[in-house]
Amino acid sequence: MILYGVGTGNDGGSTNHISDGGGRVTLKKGPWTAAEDEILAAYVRENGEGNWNALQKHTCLARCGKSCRLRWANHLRPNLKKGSFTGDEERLIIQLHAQLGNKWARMAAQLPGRTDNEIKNYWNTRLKRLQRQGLPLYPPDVIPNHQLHPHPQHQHQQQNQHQQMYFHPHSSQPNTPSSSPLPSPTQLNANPSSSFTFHTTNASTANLLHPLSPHTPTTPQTPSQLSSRPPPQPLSSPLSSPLNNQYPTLPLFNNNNNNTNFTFPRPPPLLQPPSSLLARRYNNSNTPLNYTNRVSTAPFSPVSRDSYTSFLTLPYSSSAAPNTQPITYHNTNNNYSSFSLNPSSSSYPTTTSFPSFLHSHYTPNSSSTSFHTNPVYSMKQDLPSNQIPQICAFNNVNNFTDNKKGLHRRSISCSLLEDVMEEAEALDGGGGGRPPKRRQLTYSPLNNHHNNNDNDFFSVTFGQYDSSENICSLQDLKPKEGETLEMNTMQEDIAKLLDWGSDSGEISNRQSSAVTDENLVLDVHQFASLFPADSTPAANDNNDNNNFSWDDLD
DNA sequence: AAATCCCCCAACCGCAGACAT
DNA sequence: CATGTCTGCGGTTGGGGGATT
Repeated sequence: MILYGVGTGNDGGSTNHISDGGGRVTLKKGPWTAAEDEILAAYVRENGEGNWNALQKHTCLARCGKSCRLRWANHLRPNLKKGSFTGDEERLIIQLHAQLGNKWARMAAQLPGRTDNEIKNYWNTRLKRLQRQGLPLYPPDVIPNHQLHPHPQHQHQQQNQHQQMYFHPHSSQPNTPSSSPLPSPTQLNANPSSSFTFHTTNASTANLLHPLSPHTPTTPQTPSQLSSRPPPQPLSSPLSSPLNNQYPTLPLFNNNNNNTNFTFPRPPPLLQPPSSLLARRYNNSNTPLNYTNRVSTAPFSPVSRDSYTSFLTLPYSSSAAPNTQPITYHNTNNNYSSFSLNPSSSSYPTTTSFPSFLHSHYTPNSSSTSFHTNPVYSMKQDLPSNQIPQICAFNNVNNFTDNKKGLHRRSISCSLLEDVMEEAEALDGGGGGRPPKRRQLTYSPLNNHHNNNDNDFFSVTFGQYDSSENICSLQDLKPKEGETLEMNTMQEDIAKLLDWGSDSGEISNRQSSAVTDENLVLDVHQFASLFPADSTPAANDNNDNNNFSWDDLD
């Protein structure tokens, strides 16, 4: 028997079923307690995601379905990362925002372990800061999609949009790409020929830098190909540890004095697709319908390959910047190409002109060739991004911290278990609001493969109540097998982002349904391989003052 | 040391789409 | 086809805590 609700607890008013005296249940609001988390996690792990309203009915959790879903998605689901965004995550967010606008969920789909809420919060904070400081919303090498694909009907807005490209302290709104896919052209892209695109003559390097590049012979051209082919073999495996030295990095910014470097540590390997990608519906008999792609079908502006390679593009011509400080091109001893730039100031100008140091000057001559033995410096030394999911750490009963700011709960503690058990015991003695009858719910094996110790969690947490008459038993629930997972958001997004798909840009659900977990991981690694990992930890350690990030431009 | 500012984060709300009836 | 329900998404708010004045 598994308990899903333990009734009124002693968590300071955060009880579960709260009666308003009239027999109705008053749903609780506000912060979640550990006991509530336990109930929710146990229920979801047993029954799978979805059917959130039924959760409220079948447990004694006095939370609305929306609240449960949010709590699960943002805090309890496995493989969630906690802590600050890493440098490459920040970079990817910026890039994705440039392409997608405020499509937090879509962005989150491409940031494994991150939630839309996290990304949204990050962006809004960043937005506010940049707005306050009058700094540009996007780094110079990131061109918003709406500027890459100017819409003819909006040509007249060009100047206005251009002026909004940079924040002004007294302006009303920044030029945040709206949810609308309609592009808003600006002067920034008025002269595409001025763009400087990264090139390399080394085939191996090209593959490594851009394994999905259309210039790469083995480049898959369709999402199905993306999912069916192994990625081009990089010089070293993208799965290699960031700590080893097998996967050299690509410093995107690297000045001659080695005092400002801008690189992106590669994210940890994706072990599992975000559960947010799983969508299920239940029919009347509570058997899951086919996994439904609920991904927005809103128009998605195709992203050109050029925009994709804008990671490696400095779109500012030297001719446009009379006072340009040269950005030099380096060929490293690792056959990785890098740019060097010399920040002319610690902040962006508030005018519509481009920062002088952003204007590139391609100097491929040998005089500017330099060799970097430790070219990697992370933007930000943050908490480990690959953290133990809370659910997976439930057995670690000694590693509990309060769920307060800065003290993310890593696991469930003895005290929590005691709390739950005490509540259960109290309810056992005083009776509880056990639902008289529960419908058969479904069991999702997909939610049970996160950790081999999951069963231990249940046994530890609830096992001793098996024989009790306690509430919210789901012992009569039968697992349902053969569920298939249709998970395509990330593939589609990446494919669209890379514009490798068909000319029409359409990716049918049927195509996407062929995508497998493994392929998903593969694609993410391909994508991640664009941001080679820091191969030299010592570089980070020794260059704390040299880290470069947009945040540092404050 | 107190007040203020700012950042971060969690959570809520309203809306819209998908789906079931 | 209309209506209701469920779910997901994006916008917003409010509190806690650190940093700054």
